[in-house]
Amino acid sequence: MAVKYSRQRQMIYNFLMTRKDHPTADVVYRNVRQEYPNISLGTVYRNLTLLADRGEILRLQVGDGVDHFDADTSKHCHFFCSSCGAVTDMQLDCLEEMLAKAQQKSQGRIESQSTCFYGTCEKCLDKSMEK
Amino acid sequence: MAVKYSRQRQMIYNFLMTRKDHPTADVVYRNVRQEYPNISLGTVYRNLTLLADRGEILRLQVGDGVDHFDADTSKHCHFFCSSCGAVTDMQLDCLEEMLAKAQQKSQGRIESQSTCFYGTCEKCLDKSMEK
DNA sequence: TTCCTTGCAAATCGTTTGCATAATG
DNA sequence: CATTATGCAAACGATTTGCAAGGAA
Repeated sequence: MAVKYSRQRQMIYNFLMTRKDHPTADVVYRNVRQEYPNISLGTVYRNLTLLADRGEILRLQVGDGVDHFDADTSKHCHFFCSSCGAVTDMQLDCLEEMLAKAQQKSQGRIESQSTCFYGTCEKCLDKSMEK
Repeated sequence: MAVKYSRQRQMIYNFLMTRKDHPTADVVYRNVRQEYPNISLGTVYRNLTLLADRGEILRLQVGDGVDHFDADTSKHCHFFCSSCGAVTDMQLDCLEEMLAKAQQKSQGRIESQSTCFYGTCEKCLDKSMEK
């Protein structure tokens, strides 16, 4: 199935590029709608899925029950704050090595990897100190 | 809230201990029901959530839209076969080290980590060879 | 007796989908 | 013109929840 241009998809992708906080479909929807009020949530979902399937963006599941999307497709990990729900990037230099080790141990073919750390972010730690 | 014994919870936990394939809530339900026909799906969900919250089991999200549960709470990774949907364990010796590195880079407090590899498992590779 | 747990069914909520119409190539 | 994309609303499916009744401490 060939892909045709659509302004909606372009805006969704552009929006995602401006954000480093891994927005959910709903957040994308709400933001794009400010510039393009007629866009529907279904279209947002369809395009996020299309972009993710083509590898142009990443779909993340961090355990809060909602999918998050990331325009940064380079190898990196994520951190999820169980207190405020924020999802942040985390660069670790051992990912390639890890993938190699995993591939050695496995009889199958490993194509990708996803790592997420869980805990409490700096902001939330500070807040709990104040009390 | 204190936890009281329940036969249902015990059976759910016992069942999970016998399995290494990371069953979903529905699989747990169907299996436990064979020995205890009156158990309801709601009870299964409630208990899986309770056990996971108390750290007695692990709740995994591998990206297939369904939660999987694991009675093995030791540090290990998972592999998800995008072809057949199987979830298998994977031991990697660099997890501790990775957590330490991540903790160094982070201003927050990291409590846990979850890593999943994606690809095609041995069985599915073989099957696609046959053709 | 007190409080936790259950079964049941209805509700929730993120996501997907069918359809008629609009836009792209 | 053929095909892909859209908006809308309805459908879906996994999970959660309210409630009255049952069971554990």
